[in-house]
Order: sequence, then C-alpha cells, then structure tokens
Amino acid sequence: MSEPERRPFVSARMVAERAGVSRSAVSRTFTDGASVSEETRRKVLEAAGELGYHVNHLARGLRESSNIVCLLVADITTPIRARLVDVLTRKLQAAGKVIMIINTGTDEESTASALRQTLNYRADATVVLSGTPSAKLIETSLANGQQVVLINRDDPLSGCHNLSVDNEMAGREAFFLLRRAGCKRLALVTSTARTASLLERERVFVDVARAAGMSVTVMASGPTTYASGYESARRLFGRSQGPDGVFCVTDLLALGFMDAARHEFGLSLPGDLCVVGFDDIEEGDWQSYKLTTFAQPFTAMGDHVVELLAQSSPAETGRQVFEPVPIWRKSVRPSAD
Amino acid sequence: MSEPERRPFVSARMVAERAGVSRSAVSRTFTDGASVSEETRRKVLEAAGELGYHVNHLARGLRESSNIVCLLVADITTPIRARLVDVLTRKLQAAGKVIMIINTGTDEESTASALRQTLNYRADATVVLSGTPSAKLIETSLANGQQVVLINRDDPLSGCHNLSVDNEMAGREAFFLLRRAGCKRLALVTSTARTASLLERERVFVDVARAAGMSVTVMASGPTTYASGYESARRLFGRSQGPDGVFCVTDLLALGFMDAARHEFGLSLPGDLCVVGFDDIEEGDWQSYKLTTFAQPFTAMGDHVVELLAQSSPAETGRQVFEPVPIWRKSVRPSAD
DNA sequence: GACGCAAATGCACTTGTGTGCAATCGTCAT
DNA sequence: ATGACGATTGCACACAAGTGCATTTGCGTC
Repeated sequence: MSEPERRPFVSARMVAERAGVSRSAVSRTFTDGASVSEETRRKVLEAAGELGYHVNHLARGLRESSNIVCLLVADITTPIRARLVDVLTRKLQAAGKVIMIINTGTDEESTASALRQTLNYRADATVVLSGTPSAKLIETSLANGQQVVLINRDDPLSGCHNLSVDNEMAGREAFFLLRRAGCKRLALVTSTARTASLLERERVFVDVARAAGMSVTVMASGPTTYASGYESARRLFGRSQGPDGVFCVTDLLALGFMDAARHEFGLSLPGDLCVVGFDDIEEGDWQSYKLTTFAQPFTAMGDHVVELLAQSSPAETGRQVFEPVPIWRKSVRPSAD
Repeated sequence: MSEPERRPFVSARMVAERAGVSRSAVSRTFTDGASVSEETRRKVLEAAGELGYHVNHLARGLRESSNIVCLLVADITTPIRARLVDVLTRKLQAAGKVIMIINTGTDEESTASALRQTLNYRADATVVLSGTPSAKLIETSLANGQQVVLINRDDPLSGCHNLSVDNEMAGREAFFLLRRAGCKRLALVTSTARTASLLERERVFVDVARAAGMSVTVMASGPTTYASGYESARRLFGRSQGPDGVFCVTDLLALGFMDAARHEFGLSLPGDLCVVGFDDIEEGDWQSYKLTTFAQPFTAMGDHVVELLAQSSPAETGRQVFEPVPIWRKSVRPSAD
C-alpha cells in the first residue's frame, strides 16, 4: 500500500551533507545578510547546483508570511475578467507575491468553500473578483489575520478593502451621451444576474432619464453574455416601435445587441440606433463594432491592490472608487451642436 | 523593526488548549479514520468553530504531497488561453488540486524563473500552456519528482507529458475545405510568433496545396492578434489580385482578416472570399463572423491532464495527440457538389 | 474485585525552514 | 605567548501539522 520511497525533493539537509557543512550553513547561504564565509558559501552553492536544490517556500511560510495571495474568480473566459486576472497576476507577481487561483461559481456556497480553502493555505490576502462572500466568512478571514479585497463587489462590507468603479457617473454620462445624440426612445439592457454594480448603473440611468422627462424600457434576457444581449435586441425590436438609444450595462451585452439590430432588423449604427456599453473589452474596438463605452481603469486598480497588500498593517480599510474613462468610438452619433 | 506580535493564524495547539485536549486529538479529529472519541471530537470541533480554525495545508504538505499544481501561462487575455485556463482550473480543482498560476512572458528567461518558482512551492506538477522551458530545466523538475505537462508546446521533450492537437489534420482539412469551395487563389495568414503548432499548420497547408498544384501566399504581419490579421488583409488585398481562399492559423487572426476584407475592401463572405480559422473561440460564433473553424477539444485535454496527475507514478510519459473537430459555419461556401 | 481486551490518548518523532545563543576559530596587537 | 575581538559555525528550538508506539482509560466478564 505505502510506496517505499518517494520523497525526491532535495532538502537543505541533503545539500549540507554533500557540501560537508551544517544545515544552518545552507540556510544562511540562501538568506540575505546572514553570516557565511565565502568558502562555505561556495561549497554550498556548488552542492545545491549539483543536486538541483530549491528552498522550500512552504516550510519557510510556516515561520513568516506565506506571500500567497488568493484570487477568487468566476467566469474567467469573460474578456473583462480575463483582463482583470491578467493585470492582477502581473502586478502581484512583480511585488513578490505568489498567486493561487480559485475558479469558483458565483453562488454563495461555492464562494464560501473557496474562501475557506484560502485559509487552509494561509494566504496573506484574498482578492475577490466575483461572487460575494458572506459577512461571517470575511470575519473569519480577518480573525486569521488575512486581508480581504473586494473588487466591484459593492455591498461595502466593513473590515475589508472595497475597490469599485463609479457606476453612478457611468449611468449619468451614458444618458447624456444618448440625449446629446438626439435619441428619443431609450432602453436599458442588463442581465438577470443582478449584481450590485449592474443594478446601480441601471438605477442611475433610469432615474436621470426620468428626471429629464424621458422613459426607459428595461430589458434583461439572461446572464451577462453576448447571446443575452442578442436576445434582448430581438425582443425590443420585435415590438412595434423599437428604441433608438440604448445603454447596455456591459460591452458583451452591447455587442450582441448590435449584431442582432444589424443582422436581424437591418438597422445601421449610429444612424438608426445609438449604443453605449461599459467595460471596454478589446472586441468593442473591432472594426465591426467600434463601440462607444467606458473603460474600467484596471491598471490603476491593480496598482492600488498591490499598494494595499504591501503595507503589512491593514491600516484603513475602506472604499476606493475609481473613475471610468469614456471611450469615444462610432456607435453613438456625435452631438448636433 | 520587528513587529512585536503578528501571528494571528490560529493553530491546532490553540484549539487544543481551548478544548482542553492534546494537540494530537485535534489533528486526529481532522483526519479521516483516526481514533477519537465522540466526546473529544465534539469539544474539538466546538473550539475550532469558535476560533475559526483551519488546517494548515502548507504544513501538511511538508510530510505528504502538496497537492499544488502550477499553471505557467502567457497572454491570459487571449480568448483561447482563457478557456484553457478555465477548463484546467475547474477540472483540477474538482480533482482536489490547488492551482498556482504564473503569468509569464513567452521568452525563455521568464519561463525559466517561473519554473524555478514552481519548485520553490513544491508543486506536484507543472502544466505549461505557453512558453517552452529548456530541457535542462525540465530535468531539474523531474529530478525533484515533479511531473511536467506541456500543452500544445510541441518539440516533444522526453520525460514529460506532451498533449497537442493534430495540426497536420487541420492544415490538410483546411485546404480541402477551400478547394471544395472552388477557391483559386490561396493564402495563409499566420503570425510572426513562430510557435511549433502554428508552423506545422502552415507547413502542412502549403505542402498539400503545392502537391495539388496550387500555390499559396504566406503572410505574417505581427503577433497572434486581431490587429495582425487585419493588417495582413490590408497587405494582401492592397495588391492587384487578392486571394479568394484563406486559412488563418488562429481564429483571432481570422476575425481581424474578415473585418478588414469587409470594411476596407467591401468584400462579402463567403461570396468573394472564404476564410477558415483554428481554435473555435466564442467570438467566431458571433453573428458578424460565423467563422468556419476547428475546435480544440479542451474538455478531453483537461480530462487527460487530470488523469495523468491522478496516478502518482508517472508511468509512461509521452505524446498524446487530440483530434480537432471541424466546426461548419458560414465563412466558407458549401461545396458545389 | 481482578483480569482481559479494545478504544482513546499522549509522547515524541517527522517533514524543511530560519534564527538566537553559545561556542569555536582565526587574526592581530601587546 | 596570551588576551581581545570579530567573524563563523553548530546546536537547539520554533513554526504546524500527521502518526507509530506506548500508555492509560473504560467496560464487560468471570
């Protein structure tokens, strides 16, 4: 049953034996500022090279901090998530962290078990990109001295860092963009996944429009995907009088919406219809779309995360709001004036 | 300088003290099949719950295997990579592994340092999705008892598992598809990143075409991106006589190519031009493209990786080739017959 | 009540590190 | 030659777990 010998990882002890020095000497050779003679150091490095020795960071993590950061994320294949993961892994790595990724569902239970796993591996910090952990779980993390960073998760939970984008600004600006373009019949396309971010963009857009005396048709046909945006367009234009100005709370929805409008109903943009998105995914810049949208300032957000985790003392945990930057392309008519 | 007290992680010892039992009892409570009385177990679980205790898998990994699998990957934002990462993380997690992700460059040096980090964390296995590690480095990994899996990396290196897609079949089938559609002037669009996979698709396509008495214009304008495919189309159609049948070695290239052909030169597909891609990214199924392509069988590949890592004894390390499956959409004319 | 047997428990060792403290080594000056 | 002093070095402990082995505990039976 038990395999006879399977511990091929070479340890400091083996290096010490081969080099004819004490294990402490090996340890000191690989720690900066420790006192080792040049001669010993040379012998150790030689033996280490021959055996292929690598310091065991897991064991080192027993004493000090593990340097592990966990990324909880769902829907990695979504362009926007992939970009966020890309930026974060890059920047965290550059800061000397090691990234453990947990591909979780968006439901509460799967986020919960993921967060628990995070603790099992003594991660210094957990960055939550999707799904919202319960307050109780976050408390457990904090009790274990772990920092928690929520990105675009809203519901600002106390004790952890909250980074988010100014959805209010986006909703407001989207409306002004469409009004300036002379749109008369507004619609808002969202998804059935009622995330706080999406809800806020929707709420603000609708409120501002109503305040300006315009009504808004709200449509949600499924998850936050291309297909769902496509379907929303079919439903909206299947009616007698379709909209001529649409704010899609996500670029993916917008692209699906545009395709349906063009290919199923022969509409042309921005002549017959203006569309505004949100996220600024690469696909939106493709020649077939040239979508006017708002960019999430990912690099700034990534920098901020690194900065937060750099300071070991989690001083002020709070909410940090980032301004999305409007990207002007061709899916909205330039204003008349 | 040294912080006075900062070890907030709760350990088995603390739980033991609180529950009034020995530390061994705590350990046994959390290991299946160990001998603990119901009473002790209850006390331990209660104390653990109050303190928020979580077994330290890092410490456990010191004795047994770490259950860590490293993913070396570049260009995560690329749709195809994101999907691969998604599938692998999902399946590996389900198999009880923990995934450490390293966002590396494609250059040799950055792959090297990434692979070394892998060893530092005693990963059971390393899965390389991009970049090709040197043979010497792989040797070090193997010497440390670590399994290495290369996906679509070709250059079959001995000692590690190689999974790849049948590029030869793809190149051949792409040609037959275009010929059956009646295309007379063939072109092949690739990137300047001369990966083995891409090179093989190119080689086979060109060879088969020549054998059939047709010449092929080969064009590469940059990295494996949409923009580069777009540029290739501009160059090809800027000449007197553009191609009427094109195999793009990647879907992203194909989509860029199609957009340029349509929007810059007013061509219509599949009437004036037939395009075949490779990868089957989601965007290819969008209404604006409906790209005929070959799908990489990711779920099968993922299953195979899990299977390989499940068996602790790395029995036969070799090459496993997966058949891409043709996806018929609308960017190629149906054959005349 | 004593004995036997099984279940439960605790001690001590293991894994691979880093490091405080004490001992040793080497060098230089008196 | 000896003392002083600084640079090395090794011992032993800490970290957080799992487990073999010996010991203790509990229970039933004669």
